[in-house]
Amino acid sequence: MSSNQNLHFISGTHDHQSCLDNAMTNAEQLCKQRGQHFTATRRRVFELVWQQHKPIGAYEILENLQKDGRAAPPTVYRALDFLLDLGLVHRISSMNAYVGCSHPDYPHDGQFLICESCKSFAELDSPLITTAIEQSAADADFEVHRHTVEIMGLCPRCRIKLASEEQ
Amino acid sequence: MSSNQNLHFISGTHDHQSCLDNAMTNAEQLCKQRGQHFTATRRRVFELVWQQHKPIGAYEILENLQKDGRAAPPTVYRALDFLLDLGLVHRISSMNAYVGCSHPDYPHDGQFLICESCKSFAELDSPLITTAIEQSAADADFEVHRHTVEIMGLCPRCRIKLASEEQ
DNA sequence: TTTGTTATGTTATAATATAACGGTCTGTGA
DNA sequence: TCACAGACCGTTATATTATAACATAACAAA
Repeated sequence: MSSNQNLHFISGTHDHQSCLDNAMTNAEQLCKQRGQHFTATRRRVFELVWQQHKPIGAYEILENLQKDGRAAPPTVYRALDFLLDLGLVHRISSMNAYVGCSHPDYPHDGQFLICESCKSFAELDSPLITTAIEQSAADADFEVHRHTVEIMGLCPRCRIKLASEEQ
Repeated sequence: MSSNQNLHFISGTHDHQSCLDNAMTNAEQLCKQRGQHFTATRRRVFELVWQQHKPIGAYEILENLQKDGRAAPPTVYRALDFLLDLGLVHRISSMNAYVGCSHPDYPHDGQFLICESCKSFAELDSPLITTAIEQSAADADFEVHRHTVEIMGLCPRCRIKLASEEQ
């Protein structure tokens, strides 16, 4: 549970290398389980998405790929589609950007806290929110297939920083 | 409460002309209150957004405007920005599309049920969801500025229709 | 009338995403 | 062995969504 670095905003002591390694190992296992190929391109895109704890745009991924050689938009979008299908990344549609999924082990909808100041994010998987959504939908006689929740605001770190600048 | 046609999915008896008239009157009043001008272009865009109970894309609005004369993308986006600022329309970011707001009287976040079959939508303003979001954010020490909730699935009408086709 | 402000017109372009087609590689069954 | 099927990727072109930048119009206030 708390071993997963991405469920909350990262702290000063965050060891990103092991965070990334961990995500990579998970991804490999998941692909194997599903009989899917975690090819070099897919691995590289996955790595780029995880490189920062911030949403990254498809064309920013592309620029990075191009440092290693030729690449065109379809390369990126194909890899992203693959990763999205497996639940290894999520799309933040209000930003046209992509983030690594912190718990791809089981299917779930995306719920995100996104800091408007530093752009970092945290993924939630809140039963409270899911239940509230299901309840509200049921009241309207609506059958839910999936949902996305994008919550914009200030992360703990930026709250403190901005509060201290107020003076 | 129930006078507002858009809080739930529309029924067979829905009188769209009066629904539209109603929305238009509200919009005029809101603009007047805020000292803003409800110009011809803005009025026309607002009307187009309300014309169907479905999200409409900016370029679809544009095509309609062009039937009346020349128009270019900025015309549409400016009008949309104006209406978004006043809370008269909302943006469904997962669809790059726009919908009329059913209760623009006070500021609120967007919560939507969207039918994947017929594309109709209903706006929620569920305290249950809002509370769940605030609670979850508080747990993460996150300061919420705004949120968007987009719930995809089947509306009551399509549920029935699709269920009867199953046989 | 001049000026300031708000709104709109116009052109070009940025940013995001997909279609369509062809080539390469690899494993599999004849 | 071979050929062929399928998955993956390269490449080019283009679709779709959105904005920048600058010019003009409309109108009210000084």
